Amino acid sequence: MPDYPVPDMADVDLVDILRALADPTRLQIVRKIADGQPCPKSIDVWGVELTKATMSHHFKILREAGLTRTLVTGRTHAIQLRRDELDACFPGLIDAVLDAAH
Amino acid sequence: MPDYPVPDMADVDLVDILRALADPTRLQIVRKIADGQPCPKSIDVWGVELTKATMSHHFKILREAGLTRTLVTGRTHAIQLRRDELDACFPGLIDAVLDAAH
DNA sequence: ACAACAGTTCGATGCCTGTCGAACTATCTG
DNA sequence: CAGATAGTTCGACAGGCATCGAACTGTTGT
Repeated sequence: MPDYPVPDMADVDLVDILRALADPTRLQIVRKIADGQPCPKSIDVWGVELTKATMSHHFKILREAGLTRTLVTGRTHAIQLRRDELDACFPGLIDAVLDAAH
Repeated sequence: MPDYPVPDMADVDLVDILRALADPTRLQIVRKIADGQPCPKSIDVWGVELTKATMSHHFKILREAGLTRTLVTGRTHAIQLRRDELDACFPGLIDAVLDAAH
């Protein structure tokens, strides 16, 4: 089984965070996991009409940017927003993005 | 002289804002104009080693995304962060981006 | 063991974007 | 008017990125 490394939050770059968020699909994903609870990666959950391959690509970008972590249980994966760490390192950023109306 | 239209803040899209901020050069520009004061576009001010053409391109993206406005006086231009409007429409976002350490 | 299932990875494709030099517009100054 | 100055626009180029189908890895269940 492959493992899913997350960057140390101290090494996370703001530009990478912003680039990861600057995509409609990924922003929608982040909105869905805003509460910090693990959410299964199953496609039908996200309300997006994209291939598994494409979704996997977006999940990878979110994780490598430092926004999420991946929890593996058996053959199902869940992603989780690294809420506390992000709030500590980028105070107010996630809240501001999530609170934005449009 | 060409004029420099700014989008109505109500029409501004968060994704466009984030995409505009998700570039090292543009982020540095925004940091430089964080106080909301007009700042001349003269290249040597920004501490970036880029052509006038490239800087002009970045200024355009910032303006079209809704982040800045352009003030023309004679043959010199200044850009200004649309601080109040942005804070009203995306509360905390600019602050969070500017306060981020890395 | 075998088939179904959940995701990832790979290669290809087309689009978008950052960068530049060169040509252009407009303003100021001698 | 002529030259200098501030900035934009255009065309080109290279690299990046979102997307997909197909092949692959690992897991569950029969």
